Amino acid sequence: MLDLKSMEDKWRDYWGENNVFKFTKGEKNFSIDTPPPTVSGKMHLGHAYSYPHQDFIARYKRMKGFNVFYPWGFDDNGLPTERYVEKIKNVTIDNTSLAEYIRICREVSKEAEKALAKTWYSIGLSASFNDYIDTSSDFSIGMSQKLFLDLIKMERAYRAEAPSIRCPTCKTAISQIEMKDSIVDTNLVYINFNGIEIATTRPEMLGACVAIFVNPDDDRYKDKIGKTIRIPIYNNEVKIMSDESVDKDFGTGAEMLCTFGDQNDLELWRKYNMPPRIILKNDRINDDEFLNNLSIKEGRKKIVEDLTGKGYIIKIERIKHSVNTHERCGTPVEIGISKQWYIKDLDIKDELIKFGDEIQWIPEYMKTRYNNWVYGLRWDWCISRQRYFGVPFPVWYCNNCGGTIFADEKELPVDPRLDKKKRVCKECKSSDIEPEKDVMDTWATSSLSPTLYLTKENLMEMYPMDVRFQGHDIITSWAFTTILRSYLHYKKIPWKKISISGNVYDPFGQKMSKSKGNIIEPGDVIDTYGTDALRYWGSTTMPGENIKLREQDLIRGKKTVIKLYNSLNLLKIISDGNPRETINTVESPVNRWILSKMERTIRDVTDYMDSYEIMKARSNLDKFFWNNFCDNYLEMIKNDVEKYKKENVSISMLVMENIIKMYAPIMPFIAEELYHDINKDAGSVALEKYPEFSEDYIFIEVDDVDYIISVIDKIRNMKSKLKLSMAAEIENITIFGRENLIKKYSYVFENMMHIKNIEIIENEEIKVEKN
RNA sequence: GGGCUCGUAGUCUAGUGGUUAUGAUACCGCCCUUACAAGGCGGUGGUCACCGGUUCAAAUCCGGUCGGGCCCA
Repeated sequence: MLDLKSMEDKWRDYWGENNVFKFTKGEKNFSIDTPPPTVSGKMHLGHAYSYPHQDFIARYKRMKGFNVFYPWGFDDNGLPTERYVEKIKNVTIDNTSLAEYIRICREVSKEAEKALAKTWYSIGLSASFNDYIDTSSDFSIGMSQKLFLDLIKMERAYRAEAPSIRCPTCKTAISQIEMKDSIVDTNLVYINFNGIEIATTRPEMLGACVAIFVNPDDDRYKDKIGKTIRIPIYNNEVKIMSDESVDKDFGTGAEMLCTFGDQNDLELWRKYNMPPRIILKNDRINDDEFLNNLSIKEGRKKIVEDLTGKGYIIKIERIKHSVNTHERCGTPVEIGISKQWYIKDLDIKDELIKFGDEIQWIPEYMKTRYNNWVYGLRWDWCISRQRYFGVPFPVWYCNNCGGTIFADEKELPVDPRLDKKKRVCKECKSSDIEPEKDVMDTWATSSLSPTLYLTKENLMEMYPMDVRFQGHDIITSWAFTTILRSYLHYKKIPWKKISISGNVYDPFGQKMSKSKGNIIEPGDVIDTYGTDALRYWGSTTMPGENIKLREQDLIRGKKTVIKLYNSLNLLKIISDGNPRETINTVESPVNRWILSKMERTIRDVTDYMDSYEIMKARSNLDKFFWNNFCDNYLEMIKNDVEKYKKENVSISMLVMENIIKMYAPIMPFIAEELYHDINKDAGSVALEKYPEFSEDYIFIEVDDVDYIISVIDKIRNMKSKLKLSMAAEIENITIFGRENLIKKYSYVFENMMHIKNIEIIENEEIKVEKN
């Protein structure tokens, strides 16, 4: 009996101990830009679904003679790590020094990585786990800082005091990438503006109002455009202006432009070159008149009370409203003016689209999402974050002349916040120097993954990489930023292909989440069905498609593992100790048939693997193995071994071995087990040659034997209807069909179906009758 | 509101113009004296979401409607 657990453990150890997947650069190379998972989470079913996709290709390419560079990495910097560390170590930046805080973050990451690497290794990934990179290592920080300085030199990175998106909860600037829409219930407040009624969801911003906007086609307000009006309570005067972007049907059709209530405000503010009136500073409302150091919520309450008291409120309506929130914490974002670092990208949209076109997207339609994103960009990429654990900017500022001092490349990596070296301003020689306290956006480093992976192993001549695998949810972040950085630094695409995978849902199509309590752990799946079955399930979907956790696919996967094991068992019984030999001339029509079927399968499976259509490759292979090989071929030869004994033994084993090899990329554990069973002294099947299609084994008898199999199906059908065992003896039957063919091959099914006498009557349609 | 995507037996799924629509799973029936009952054989089960168009011919192409999912406003 096959013990899946110990079998899998054996080969996991074997691959590790023998360093089977070690990469050495050669003639034909293939490189994979692996997505580095974050250390703040566990491996969930989504990972267990999508990571094998890379591995199918990695293992396949290796067997096709490529030297496969399949690096591994962890993303351990940024806000997610801070959150994770604060939770499990009970530290915050307020009760810990910065140096200590960073030290703890690093320590926790290091520990988590070790455990995580084991989990990821356990699903059979053939990546370089011995030597992974992490995005907060000195190496990654140094590279990220160096490439940042390169952007400075090419005037692509700049620091500016400008409106930026800010999360009041996380107290940091964020980028457009990190925003997420959500629908919230909110009050729409109708205010009488001394002659014009406006509706707003942000009444607390009243003091920041710099204009009133209406739609130019709105007849209600046409005569008011250009006039000035007095703001309630504050009493300053603003102009009534018009713009097509104003929705006539929302509220009263008149809105106030505040600096800054939302992104539309910002756009109008920019378009009409308006002055700022800033009352939101450091996430508090402060207008120096009515609202003093209040939170946004408090400010909203207070101003509505004040307005009500003075009779300015017309009505308050409860509405559902879409707001931009920070994806990490769900807090509605604010727009404020502050000094941030940016990477300039709005001027190169066309180039980025062109780069997208040069990359092969799998599936093709995912490129549209990238294109939509690029066309929809409205902000340069803000890369500074007012956080602590991340890549520091290698930058200082001179308090005397206001100049900016950049680190020398030789001193990278450097953390200006902790750096003790005395520095002087290059311009004014002042030693009154202050470090930049911000760190970089996580994507500023992960966008460099091809560079990080390749540079670490001194392989930059392999740029661009062959393929990136990633989820569709991060096309606008990871894929986009990687293409952007690749364009800016190298003017080369980062990879030739990008393969996008979908999400995993529970068996009812619901997203798995803690709150729904429908999370299924990969470990549980592995315990019940085995790792090969888990991977098999991962191979049942087309590229890019979402997948539900389907027990039936796991069952089918496990059955396939056991069926493979048992079919080899039967071959051993059939061979009865006779050795495999090289067969030069194949005589048995049945053997000629299975070889022809095998060659066609090799051809189709190879084609599908080459185009990343794993599902089709696997289902072709399944059909060949289950239907052609087990149900028909083995049934035919097992009752009639002697006639072509030598041939039967050798050909059946040859076909079996090729089946094992073709399953090896998808179900590597059972493949390894069976391959070693056949070839005692062999190395890993993962390094063997993938079966090659050959015309020599395509014989003309294929159709003949296919015809005989349909005759066999009819006989089975008849036996089934007569409630007879397939092994039951039958004295006399009459077969209607093609007489010459049936006569020629009757020996094939006489023994198989246990029939004594056959009468054949020429007929178009196949029919079988028992006499 | 815009974009992308999906809608095929109870469930999941193949199928981009051509016999009777693929397969899995579930269910029912039959079959263990020699690989595998986690097996074999057979069977029940489908207005291919809906409406219209193109065509000799549509699950497939086109237009629209409805419903799900994702992304972006």
